[in-house]
Amino acid sequence: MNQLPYREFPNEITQTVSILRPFVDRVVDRSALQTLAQRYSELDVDAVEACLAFLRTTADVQAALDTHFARYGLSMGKFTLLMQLSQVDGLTPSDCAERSGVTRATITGLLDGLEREGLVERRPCPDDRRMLRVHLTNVGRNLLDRMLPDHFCRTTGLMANLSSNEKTTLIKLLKKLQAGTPAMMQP
Amino acid sequence: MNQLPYREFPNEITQTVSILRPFVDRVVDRSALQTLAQRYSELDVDAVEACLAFLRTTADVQAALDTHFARYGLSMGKFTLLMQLSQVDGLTPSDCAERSGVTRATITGLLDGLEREGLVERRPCPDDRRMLRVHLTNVGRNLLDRMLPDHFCRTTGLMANLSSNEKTTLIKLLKKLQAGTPAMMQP
DNA sequence: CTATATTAATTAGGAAGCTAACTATTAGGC
DNA sequence: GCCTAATAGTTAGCTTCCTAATTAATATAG
Repeated sequence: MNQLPYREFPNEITQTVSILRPFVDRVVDRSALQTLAQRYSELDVDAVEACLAFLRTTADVQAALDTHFARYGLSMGKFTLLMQLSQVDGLTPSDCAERSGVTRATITGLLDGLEREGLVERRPCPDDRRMLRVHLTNVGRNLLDRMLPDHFCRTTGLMANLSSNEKTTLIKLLKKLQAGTPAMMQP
Repeated sequence: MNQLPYREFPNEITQTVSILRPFVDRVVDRSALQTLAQRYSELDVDAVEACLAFLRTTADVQAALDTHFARYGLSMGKFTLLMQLSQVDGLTPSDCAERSGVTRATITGLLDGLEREGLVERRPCPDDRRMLRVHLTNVGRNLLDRMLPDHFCRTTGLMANLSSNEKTTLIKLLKKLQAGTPAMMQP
């Protein structure tokens, strides 16, 4: 058994929060799927293949973004927070949670990290003492200024293999995929 | 500010490992993006929009899968492991790691959980005492048998809004997106 | 105007990832 | 044949997410 590339980027803080690579291309190839389909009449080979292709892309893009952000000592969550604050200064932690789609508990943790690193500041809110206002520090603002050109270049690069029409089509198809998620969640 | 649906599924073990919802549709609408684009010439609005659409779909599909698997007391990682073992009995933890695309340390943790729940068994390997062989128990096999019909139905449901041609197109476009990940990672 | 509701933030505890370091065991070189 | 390399699995410690419970402050109802 050959050596695995467990550390693709030695001596870098990659912190790749990779989602489990779906087992397509690894365990379940198309023929294995067809064998399974014989046992389970519910299995639609094309649907499963498309799903696995999506999950695999998801994992790869996540990993790529994680290594990108790690270069600047950030995670995607922290970056999102910094971007929010650069757009609207003085958001409350609850605002941040709502806009990010994560819980307030998670925001507490991310802000702890950002504050420890000096990128962000929590200030008391005089009119309602339950609340806080979160502000970018100059260090935080400078970090964004420094990284955004690279960030946007890389985003363009990520999409560079798709033509303008293809990007539009991709968005359309992703919306259709999104519309299927209730079927996965429903009781 | 209105009450947030922090618990969309009360009294259920949802354990939704949702990726941070990208801030599109929340903070940065198209006009905000265009404003940013004036400051950063590197920003390609279409590329960023496509990227955010993808990330948002990613988050929603992940959340849907997590709630689906949680119904059976599983995570996606644990399910993947069970499926691997149902295809090839007696894999070593290293095999599992390689096939899943996660580290061996992660596999140790997942196997601990699966073994605690009685779904899986670690047995010593006589010819090489460094290794272990992992086997499904009957409980594990039964769980899979019980859940797979539902699982495949829901997978079909997830993809139900895409025609056969659209699924093919989606896979093609996802491959092109995947081909862009090196641009995000490169030094 | 006090008792109860709600809201904001945090804390505690857990899961699933990661890296790095450690322990056994096996394999290979001289 | 021993000494060193490599390999397999685990452990320790970190991050980011979650839910549930706690604390403090405000709002509301009677």
